[in-house]
Amino acid sequence: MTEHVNYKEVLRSHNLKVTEKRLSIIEYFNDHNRYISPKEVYEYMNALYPGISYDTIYRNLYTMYEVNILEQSTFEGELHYTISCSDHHHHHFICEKCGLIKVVHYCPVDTWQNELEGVKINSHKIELYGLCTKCQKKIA
Amino acid sequence: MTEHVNYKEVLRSHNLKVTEKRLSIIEYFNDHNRYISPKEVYEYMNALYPGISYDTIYRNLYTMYEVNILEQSTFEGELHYTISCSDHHHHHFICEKCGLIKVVHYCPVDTWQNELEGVKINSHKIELYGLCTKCQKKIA
DNA sequence: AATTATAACGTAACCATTACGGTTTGTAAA
DNA sequence: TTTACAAACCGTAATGGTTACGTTATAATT
Repeated sequence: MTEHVNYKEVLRSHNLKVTEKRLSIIEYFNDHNRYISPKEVYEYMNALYPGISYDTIYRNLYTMYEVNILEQSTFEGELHYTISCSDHHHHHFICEKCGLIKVVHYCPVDTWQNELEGVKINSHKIELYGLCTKCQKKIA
Repeated sequence: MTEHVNYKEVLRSHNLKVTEKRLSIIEYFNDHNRYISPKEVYEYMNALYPGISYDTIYRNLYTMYEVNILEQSTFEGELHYTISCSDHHHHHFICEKCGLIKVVHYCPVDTWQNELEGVKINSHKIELYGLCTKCQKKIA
């Protein structure tokens, strides 16, 4: 879905340096279509670059969120990130069992704007939770 | 909107004791139609009952969330609570300036369920952010 | 009034996140 | 290719929201 994004160009275009570590983080997210915690990213990166600082992880995750390489979500009080597919407005279904993400396109923000006469909606947050096809079968 | 809820009965029906402190917390939420942080609740309560423990605040907020007296939401990594109006399915518009809450009733979860063939949606989280009528005027 | 289970207190621990001074490294210009 | 500099990174500690726990107090029940 996002294979053709030139992340090096995206970084450069925001005056961010292209570092091995950043590319490793991006690669990790690209291989995992789900929301991932900073801790899990740290563990992966610390295996590749022993002694890497938490600061590096947190800073890079946030930086890449700012330039739209990653998407951010809060789950049980913790920040989680996933690779961004930002060419169109969308929301996420998240499997509660395996974390798999599916994109949904329908978005009724206009309907809500009509319902809320007078106020001005600037942004919104929508997330759907449940079980993906595979995880439903596992339980049965 | 929630004036006629008998909170004492709700507490008793869940084998929770009716304490002055709990009633004070409920009263505070009833007077403020917006999401409030534990810290702000603590400051209010510490003025009424000097020396009150943070533990008491956090435990009571969560307990009252469990029995549906309060609703919970995460804002910038922090938990916030508001009084619950739980007699019907709804979502919230939240004013980014003053925190005012407005309820919206439209919810297209069926549409999303149709879009996501195979998966099973169990729950969802929807929040709208923007400016209420008053706050729009203040800026102009 | 006595009993018992729940609530609250005081305090410290926990854990995700952020901050900071010193060092290294990517990048672009000389 | 070397140099210069801003950015990135490291090591470590601080911050701040939240939770835990043993003891004491209090609401509800008998």
